[in-house]
Amino acid sequence: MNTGTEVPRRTRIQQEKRELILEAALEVFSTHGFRGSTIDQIAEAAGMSKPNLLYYFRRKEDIHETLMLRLLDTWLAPLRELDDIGDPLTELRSYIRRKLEMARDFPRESRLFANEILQGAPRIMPLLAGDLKTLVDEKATVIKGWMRAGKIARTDPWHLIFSIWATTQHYADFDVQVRAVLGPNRGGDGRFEDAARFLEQLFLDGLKPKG
Amino acid sequence: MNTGTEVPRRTRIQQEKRELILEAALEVFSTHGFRGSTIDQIAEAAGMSKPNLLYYFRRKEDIHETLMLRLLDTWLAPLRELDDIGDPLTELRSYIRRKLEMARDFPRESRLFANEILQGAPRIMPLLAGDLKTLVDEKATVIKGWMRAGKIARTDPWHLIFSIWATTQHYADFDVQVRAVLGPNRGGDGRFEDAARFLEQLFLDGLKPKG
DNA sequence: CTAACGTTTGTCCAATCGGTCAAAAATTTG
DNA sequence: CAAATTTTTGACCGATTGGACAAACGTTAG
Repeated sequence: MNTGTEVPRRTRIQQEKRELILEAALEVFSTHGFRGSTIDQIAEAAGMSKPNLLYYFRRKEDIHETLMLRLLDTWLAPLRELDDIGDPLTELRSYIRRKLEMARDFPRESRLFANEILQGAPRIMPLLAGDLKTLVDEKATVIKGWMRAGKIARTDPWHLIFSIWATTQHYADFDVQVRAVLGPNRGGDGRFEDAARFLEQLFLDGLKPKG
Repeated sequence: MNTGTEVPRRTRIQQEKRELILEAALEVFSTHGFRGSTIDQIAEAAGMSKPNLLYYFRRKEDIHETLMLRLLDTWLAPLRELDDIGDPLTELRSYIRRKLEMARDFPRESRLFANEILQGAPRIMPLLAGDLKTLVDEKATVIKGWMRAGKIARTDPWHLIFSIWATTQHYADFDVQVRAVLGPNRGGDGRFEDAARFLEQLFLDGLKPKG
């Protein structure tokens, strides 16, 4: 009798080892890109031999694909939570904050995604033009409603979302540059709080002086 | 008698072929990353055999290094032009516009740079912590002056620069995603004008409704 | 012409790559 | 316990990689 789970039946060891491999692969892929990473590197990072790794994932690409699919789901969670119920400005502010927290807490996921997009998204293009576009269009409609209601300034909802993605993910993807420019003092752990303060002000008030 | 140029003396053919190779390498490196690109690919894109390419650049890394150094110079030109003479808001607005134009006209350069930073900037780290930091610190001082004079709102100058970099380069580095989300209609050539309009509004007024 | 020099290429090499395979080792099952 | 199954590994393979090299080709100067 089938337990209800679909196609691949897995033992406890398989579950654990697969997680171990995915964790190691995330580390390697996110810093060297897909082609820049080798199975040996991932195997060593996971503490096992290459053939052993290939026992759990038969091809290098399978690891990457599993990683990408799992990532996309959690990566878009903050946007999915953007809801029509609360105060628009508060909703947007907390969306920005949550995205920035993800850049701080999951920089490897951000870099893995950035690597894929940079190279033309050869493996997830259908998802971008499909699920992602649908989700963004849906949220753009919500934002448009806020604009019509006079709750936020009239502007382009799609580019607004892009700008939130760009500014927050920048602190994960370009982290080395951010830290190099800020220097040892301001580039420490406090940089994310500084960024949060700045982004809040930018998105709410812009740069025009008060009055 | 020496003509005045430094160490490597070069013939006309060498000049031309080297440019040809660099152009081809920019195309290849920017879409596949350093490790993801092969000398054969670059040679083919440049219309010559691999040994012939290696006659002009002895190592793959030499091509990449030449490309990076040349890039950084032109890449930071807009920021260097940010000057204390004009009206602050106008200066910032034209800086944003110029950076966005560079993302539109030189997306490969942007992606090449992004690739390098994403992987930890192993080849240009000293430049980031050196020349780049110096330049940004200098401009941050200028911006601080504007704030003290009440010309623009008080905020963090470094993160302001980061946000301009992030939002503008996003349209080069994440171009596939931008076009996929905007769809065939709005993702056409007009997307950069839409982005320019949006960014101007964002950086000047933010999202708060007027009044 | 020929010698000298710059350019181009076919061939080759060692290293690394993703992936296979059979056999050993460990674990689970009865 | 022993049999069956799952897990692990050493050895190996063909393909691709960055790069070396000498020979061929082209051009120019005397």
